[in-house]
Amino acid sequence: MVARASLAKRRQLACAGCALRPLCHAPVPLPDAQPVVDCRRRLERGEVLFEAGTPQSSVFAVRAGFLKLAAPVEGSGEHVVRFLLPGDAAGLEGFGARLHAFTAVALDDCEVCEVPLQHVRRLADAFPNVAAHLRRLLAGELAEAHARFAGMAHLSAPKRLAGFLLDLAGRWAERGYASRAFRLPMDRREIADHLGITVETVSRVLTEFRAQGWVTVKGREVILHDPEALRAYPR
Amino acid sequence: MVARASLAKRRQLACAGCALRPLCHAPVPLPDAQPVVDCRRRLERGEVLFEAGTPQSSVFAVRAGFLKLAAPVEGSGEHVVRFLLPGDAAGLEGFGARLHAFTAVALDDCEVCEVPLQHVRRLADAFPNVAAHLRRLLAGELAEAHARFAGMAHLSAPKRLAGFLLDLAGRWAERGYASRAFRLPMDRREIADHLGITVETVSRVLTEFRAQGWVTVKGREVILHDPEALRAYPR
DNA sequence: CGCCTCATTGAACTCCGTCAAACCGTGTGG
DNA sequence: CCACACGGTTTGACGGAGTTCAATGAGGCG
Repeated sequence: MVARASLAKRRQLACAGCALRPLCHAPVPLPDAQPVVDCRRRLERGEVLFEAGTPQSSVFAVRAGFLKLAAPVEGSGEHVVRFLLPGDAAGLEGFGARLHAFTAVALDDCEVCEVPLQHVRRLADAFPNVAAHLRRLLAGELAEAHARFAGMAHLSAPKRLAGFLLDLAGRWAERGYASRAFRLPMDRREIADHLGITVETVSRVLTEFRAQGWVTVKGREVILHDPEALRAYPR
Repeated sequence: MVARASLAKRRQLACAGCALRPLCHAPVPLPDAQPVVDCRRRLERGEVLFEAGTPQSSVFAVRAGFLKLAAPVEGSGEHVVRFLLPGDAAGLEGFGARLHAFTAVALDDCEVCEVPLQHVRRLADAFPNVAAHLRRLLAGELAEAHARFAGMAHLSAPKRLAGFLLDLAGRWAERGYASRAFRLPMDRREIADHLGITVETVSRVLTEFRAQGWVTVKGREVILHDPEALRAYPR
């Protein structure tokens, strides 16, 4: 009972802050009276939502759970482009080549809203504010991508990891959750592939942070005792 | 005389392949009969077109010359996000926060077309294909940013530099110029800040490539003798 | 010619990747 | 219930690619 209520509340929160909200709340229904969103698509842990290189048929918004957006890297491994939290949109990058540029994989059981591409197109054509919203979303992702890129290229491993934890805490806070203590949805390898370092380095740096008393990390549970120290990490 | 003809031709080429072409060639003029583009804005070497953090008032397309798009990095230095060649668009990333995310600086004397933001907005609202084109541009840049990001994180310095030279050659070829011999519009520091390495490493790797007989590099003049060898560089 | 910036080269150091082993939590089967 | 196996995590030792510091060389411009 408690779990159900909690899940409903989490969804409500997700919709309130959803990146695709303007699409769901278009002033006028679509011509053929179809619902904008085919909701309730559920994914199990490890399930692939869409794969890099395949034709894009929809865009998505995360209602509950977490996903990773990853690009395959020649040779071995992958590059984790970004982690998707509830309210985040995915699949917008496919507007360009009409092919998905990344692969989206569920990190745990989750639920996503699916908006077929022709609906997006029709909504954008009919409502300028929807089109403008999509531009804003894309531009925001672009600016963020380059900001992360800039950091990656010039910052040390501890600084990257500190930034990662703070970023996650911030996104958590945006969604109305405790930003000092949370559970990591991803494993060490995925963190490493996101930051461009190795699992061993992730582990070593975390123990260093722990030794400084800045964080408590046990498995995937994280508590940030001193975010300022992390922010102030030199170099 | 020869110079003038050459300049005119270069502009024609730039317009033919311009990323903002659909805006200039809207089927119907704007209501108030204003020209879409305030062209002929000229920049001297080192001049700033727009600065990160300032409000965005226009988007731009490069007609002639070269610019760099850079993000300031906390501490020291900057991260060069991308180099702009004739035909490239700039300033689209400001759609998000309505602030420029990067700084654009002319690398040499150049000429850009300026499209005021309200014109962009009106064109996008009036013509769905213009809106769709803007989405495609943004999505393309986003996919490219992440692709570069993925490469950066996992590749060695020589591989990065090899990729950089090949990328530049390719973009040169796209514009109808010789792709085997060209002049670098940027200095070593800017290359280094683009690739996330130091100037010294850039220099060392270039001498290594030279020693292998793969390239001739003298100052900013570059000749690629063996692009395949660069492409095949291990790791 | 001299000054300044940019590019190159050299030598010492360091951070991080690689390889390898130990550790831990969880699930499985006896 | 314990033993065992297995994946993910942690820790250690070592080496190498690239940074840092410092000095020299090469153009460009007054």
